[in-house]
Amino acid sequence: MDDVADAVGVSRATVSNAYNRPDQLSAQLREEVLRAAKKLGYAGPNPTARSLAMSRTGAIAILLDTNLSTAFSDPALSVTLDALATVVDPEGHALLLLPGDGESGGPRAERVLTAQADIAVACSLADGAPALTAVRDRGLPLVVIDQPQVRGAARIGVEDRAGAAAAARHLLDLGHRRIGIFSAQCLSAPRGGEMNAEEAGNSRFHDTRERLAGYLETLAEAGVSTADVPIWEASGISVEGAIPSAFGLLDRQPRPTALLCMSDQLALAAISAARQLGLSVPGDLSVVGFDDAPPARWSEPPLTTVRQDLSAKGRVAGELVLGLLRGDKAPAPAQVPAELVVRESTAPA
Amino acid sequence: MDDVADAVGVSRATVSNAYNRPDQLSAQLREEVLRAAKKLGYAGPNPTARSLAMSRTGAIAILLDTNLSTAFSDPALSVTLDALATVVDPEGHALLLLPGDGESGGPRAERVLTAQADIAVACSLADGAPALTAVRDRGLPLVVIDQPQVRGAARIGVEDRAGAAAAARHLLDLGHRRIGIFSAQCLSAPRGGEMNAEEAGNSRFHDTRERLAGYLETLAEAGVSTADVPIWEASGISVEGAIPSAFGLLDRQPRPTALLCMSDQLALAAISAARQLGLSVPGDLSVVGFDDAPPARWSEPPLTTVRQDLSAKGRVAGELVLGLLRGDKAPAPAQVPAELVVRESTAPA
DNA sequence: CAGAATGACTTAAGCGCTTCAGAAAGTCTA
DNA sequence: TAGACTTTCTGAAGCGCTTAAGTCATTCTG
Repeated sequence: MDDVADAVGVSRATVSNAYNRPDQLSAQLREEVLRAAKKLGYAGPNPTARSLAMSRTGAIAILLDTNLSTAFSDPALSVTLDALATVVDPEGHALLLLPGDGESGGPRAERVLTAQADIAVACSLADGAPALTAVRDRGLPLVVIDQPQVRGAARIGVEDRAGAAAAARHLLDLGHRRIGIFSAQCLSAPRGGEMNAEEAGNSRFHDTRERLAGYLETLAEAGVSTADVPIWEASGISVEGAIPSAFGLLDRQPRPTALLCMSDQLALAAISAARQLGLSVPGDLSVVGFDDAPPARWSEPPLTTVRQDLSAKGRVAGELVLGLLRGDKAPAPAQVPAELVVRESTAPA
Repeated sequence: MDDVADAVGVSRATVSNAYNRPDQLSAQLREEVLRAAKKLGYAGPNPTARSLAMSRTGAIAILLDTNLSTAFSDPALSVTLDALATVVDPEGHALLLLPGDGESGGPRAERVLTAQADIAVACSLADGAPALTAVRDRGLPLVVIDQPQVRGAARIGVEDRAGAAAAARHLLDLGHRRIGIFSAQCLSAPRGGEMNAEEAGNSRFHDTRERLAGYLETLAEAGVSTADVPIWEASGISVEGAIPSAFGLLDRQPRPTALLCMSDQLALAAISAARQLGLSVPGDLSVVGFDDAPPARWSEPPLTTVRQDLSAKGRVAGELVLGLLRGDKAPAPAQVPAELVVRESTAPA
């Protein structure tokens, strides 16, 4: 920048203004500066130096609980992040991805401490993930998605419990009584096997706990004892990762006539497993998903699922980010509604 | 940092060393420094300042050609990026996502110029995307994936043409002669309709051109005239986005008996459309995909497709990144092999 | 026991920019 | 035409850190 300034015969401040405050110098001089910059191969202010001077990096740290391929294989997350990115992009913010370390339910604390970002967005991390402590230690503003409230952070979630309850009620209304629950990951190292209600209730993940509670409460009210409800933890979040545990759930005697799945991905895995066992869906087995991510609509059969407005969730998260960055106080925790969408993967018992 | 130094009664350099070079001070003093830091609420060196001083940001800019939700909906990209991230993570690099602007076939140049990153990785951007110019202007090292070679950049690609040829040959061997091509996006604004071979050959995207050439050459050698091969551009890269154009391809009279699809996503869209038209796959229609992304294995029916080792591609890209960052010269362009995997979506004509 | 080697810190020069308080010169206004 | 404004540009103080070179005791060597 000094070289450009010298070449034109002005001060460094003027070159800076040429880039950042065109109104601070004559259009003519600005042209001259830009021309000189081009000739000297100067591509504009160094982003890092500018960040230091302005104490603003232009990046939003996205804290994930898993590795990237697992995270991206969840269409629900993709849609949410896309909506978030779309909101913040016009303000010049990009997303810095911090994948989980595979153990702590979030990125390593050190990664968070050294990440160049103005704010953090936590996407369903495990309770007590060290990454969250690191965010607080740094004094970074925080938005949490699908997680318990964190002091000082803004929060957006989903009506997990009500949505799950609606799914369970739907199956009960169809006359099902032998109902299995296909649960998302509960522990740091998913076992991919059967668990009892207590274990599942102690899941490290907020939405897993909430959805489970919604299912079990509703079933219990209808007289279906929790003890009679098999609960299986998926061995993975992706469809292919979950298929093995879906078999486990379907191998039980007596076989469930219906499955409550904590995500559409799990529902698709269950359908795939059922098909391989020669079961028809919904003829022999009803399946309810959760999320209503895009694949739910064109799957075979189209999925009965609990719809959450993923785009809205992402947009709200984006607005919260912009708000906190502006210095606003975190508003009261918000929730997007969840409602049952009946398609073709469920039928009377 | 100065406050911590003062509190302990040492110089700022010593505090810095406590964090970065533990061997430069006694273990005891280091403890004392860290304790004082904790008491004062100092969470360690400011990442931006550190970056400026070290001229190293610890971030890798990932240049995408589309928005995030579209990008993530492509499992092939997810797998590749995950492999890349896994390689670079131990060295402390995170991924900074720069989504495309929806017009130029890449991120806006300005986003690239202001992004805080040490290196850029371009993922199948359109030819001549302004983002690439911006990378050069900034003098940022560059790795390109599935794109034409760029001077000074490292490149990793796939044997697109050979893979496509193998797919076409497979269909010919099965006796198919009425073969349609379901093409990925060719233009900045995908039209999602029929195109002639010349239009498609002028695609802005390298792998689209290569795959098309592989298909057409092979068909031509077998006496299937290019003029008789319908080519449809997908209206989107995701399954749901592509279904409408799949209908277009299947509505033609005479209907193709087989489809060459430039990605697994497109193949799945074609299968979904076929099913809705009452066609059985592979009974009435054979479908070949490209990529062999995870869903290809558990789709219904499992997909015959061209396998590329996506993880290997990502790993190689990661190694290239680390190499360039180390100051190595870009090695000669590399290609991962592509080979046909025959599953159950193809059958004799 | 002199001189070399080692260990433990400090000094100070950057890293490349932004921005606020002027200064200089030109333009109004009454 | 003097004083008040504008416009246009400059000076210099940061932003918060890293690191090469240097200082000063100590501990080794032979």
